[in-house]
Amino acid sequence: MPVTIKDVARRSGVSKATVSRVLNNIPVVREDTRRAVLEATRALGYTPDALARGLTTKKTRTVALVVSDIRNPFFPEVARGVEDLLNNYNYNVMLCNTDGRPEKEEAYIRLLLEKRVDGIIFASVKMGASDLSRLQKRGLPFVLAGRTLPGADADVVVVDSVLGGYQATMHLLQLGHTRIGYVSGPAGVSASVDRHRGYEQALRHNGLDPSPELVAVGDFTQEGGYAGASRLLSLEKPPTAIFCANDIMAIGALEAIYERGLKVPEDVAIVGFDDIPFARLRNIQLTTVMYPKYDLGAIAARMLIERIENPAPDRLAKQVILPPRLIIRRTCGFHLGRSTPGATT
Amino acid sequence: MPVTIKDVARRSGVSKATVSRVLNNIPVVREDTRRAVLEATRALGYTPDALARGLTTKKTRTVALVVSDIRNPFFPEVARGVEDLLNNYNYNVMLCNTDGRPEKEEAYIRLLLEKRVDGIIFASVKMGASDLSRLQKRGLPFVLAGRTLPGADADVVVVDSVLGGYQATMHLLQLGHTRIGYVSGPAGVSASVDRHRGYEQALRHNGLDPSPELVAVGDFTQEGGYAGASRLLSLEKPPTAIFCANDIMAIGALEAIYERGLKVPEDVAIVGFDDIPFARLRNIQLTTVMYPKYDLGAIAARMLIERIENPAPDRLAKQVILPPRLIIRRTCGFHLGRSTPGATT
DNA sequence: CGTCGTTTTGCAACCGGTTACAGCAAGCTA
DNA sequence: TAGCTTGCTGTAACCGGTTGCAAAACGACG
Repeated sequence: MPVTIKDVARRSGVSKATVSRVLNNIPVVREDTRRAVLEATRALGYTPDALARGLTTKKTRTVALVVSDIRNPFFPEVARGVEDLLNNYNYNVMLCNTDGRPEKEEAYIRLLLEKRVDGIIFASVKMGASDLSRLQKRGLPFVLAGRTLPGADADVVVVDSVLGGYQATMHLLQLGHTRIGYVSGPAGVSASVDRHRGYEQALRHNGLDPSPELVAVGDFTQEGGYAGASRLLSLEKPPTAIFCANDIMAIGALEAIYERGLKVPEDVAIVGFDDIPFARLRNIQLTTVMYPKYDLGAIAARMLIERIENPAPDRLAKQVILPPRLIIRRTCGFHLGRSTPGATT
Repeated sequence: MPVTIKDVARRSGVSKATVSRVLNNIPVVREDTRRAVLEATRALGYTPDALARGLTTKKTRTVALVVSDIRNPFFPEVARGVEDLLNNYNYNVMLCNTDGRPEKEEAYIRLLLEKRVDGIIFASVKMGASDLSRLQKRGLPFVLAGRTLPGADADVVVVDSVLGGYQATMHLLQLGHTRIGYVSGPAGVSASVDRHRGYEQALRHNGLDPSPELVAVGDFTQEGGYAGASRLLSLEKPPTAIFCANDIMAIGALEAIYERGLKVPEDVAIVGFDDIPFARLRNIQLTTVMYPKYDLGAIAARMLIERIENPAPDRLAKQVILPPRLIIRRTCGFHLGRSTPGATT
């Protein structure tokens, strides 16, 4: 029923091989043969079978994008960046949600291996470096986007989270805050610890001592932000500003603050990280550190394609570090133009 | 280099056929042979090649999800619903962003045809019914999710937008509003015209005459919502409430309202549609009609699988209509407990 | 112990392309 | 005109699985 290359060959009076050559633009075919084949192709409505092709060429022109949950507003932007770039090179994206659960990651990897994807972009990984190195053994190219993995020597693209954390904290310091809290992400995750590091650096550069009681560990979720901020706010001497390791937690933090009848930024200032779409809503106006998510995806995709199409196995891992950019909106209080922050009452 | 079924066969001293049978759980294999094969499989770290398999079975266990733009907060939820369900059946999702551009849709369809996906879920379509029927000719199953297409007899799952529009408008009427505006989506899109219809029905049921000057045509974007609301607000006699055909436009409308120094809901009430994550943010609290997006995706996926695995070509198109549900938050003013809405001053 | 019905297993074709290699025709050179 | 290129095309093997069919192995029965 479906029309195959053989049908095209028959109709145009040539062999399968020639049809194949025409369709792949191998420039040895005589012009009139080429035309005849093309004509037959059109007449028959022939669609080549990528499976069959892939079977011999070992290429599927498909790559997987692994995220924890596409509903996390960080990821759609990344995904779009990935897809747009991939499209330019005629690749496709397979979307994989893992919820950050290692067993789901495992399952997906196995599946992707079976489907013979050409490569994988990990926009989130929970697995250890050792699991990833199994991929390398297999010769399956991959790149890490938005997260590094200690010990894995793989292509990576991230923003400079240390710098971002530094900028955010510095900004708050310049507004006069001296008690600044930090709501972190899960322990061990590079994005979180790096931002923490930047936070501490900024404090130190201003002669302040980072105090452990001012950092609450969160988990990158809204609830985590809420809980973390709550803890900080119920301190004997609560912070006058809070830097959250990502915007979603900042949203949760806002909630915690409002719930206590406090005002943002008058009573407590907030800075987030990522600049997800929420952040710029008129009713939110979250000051945050912008993470170039679309670019992250696009760059990761480009690096992956580079790896795929130029598989020098000994090529060094490439690291791309994107610059973060502080976006000043209203939750930091900058627009109030004061330099002494409000301790309540 | 890569280990194939032949290697497994050799190592376990049986034929390729037997290995294949073991791996596919065809229960004719003697128990000890089975074990031997399994053992060899593990020892060799064999991963079957889905391409090769698909070549003969005609199944890829991959389906495509076509959306206009995954960054539109409506779609990630849908995508997640799709993927979760698909995973249960061991299918994968290929993500396709088309920006609602017909030529991109075309290009993708061609590609998906080549890649031999088992089916397609259109969460947005711009193409006409005729293009889709070409797919049917080809025997490629698909389902429409969240949008119907007049003239296409295809499986469809949508919410009852007429009812949703009715509920939203009715709610505003019950709060005492009599001048209610409507900001529509693009002309011709079922979701938009159906909601409009519900809006008009509600008005009529309350003895009100729908007035054309109270409907502004938008395009489902924030800017469109802004523009539409702006137009309505600058009417000689502006509405005291506005129903927006989706939440994103409602966000835009809020902007327009604030910009004029007006208050929501005191001066003008707003109701949206979809209940995207934005809507429930503490600082927004948009009253809206909830669209069960996750379910939409999951149901669409289930229908598609049904089609795929049971390809009775004469089976009637199935229509699933999900019930909308009004979610009352604050932008409608319900919490104010008044029954006479505020015309300004 | 031969026969026969059941399992089990292997053979070989096939899925639909790609590609190394060989063959043939025409054009050039000597 | 013989001998070489050069240009174009066909043959056939191969990619790595699945599957219809036939053969082998097995156990039971008479």
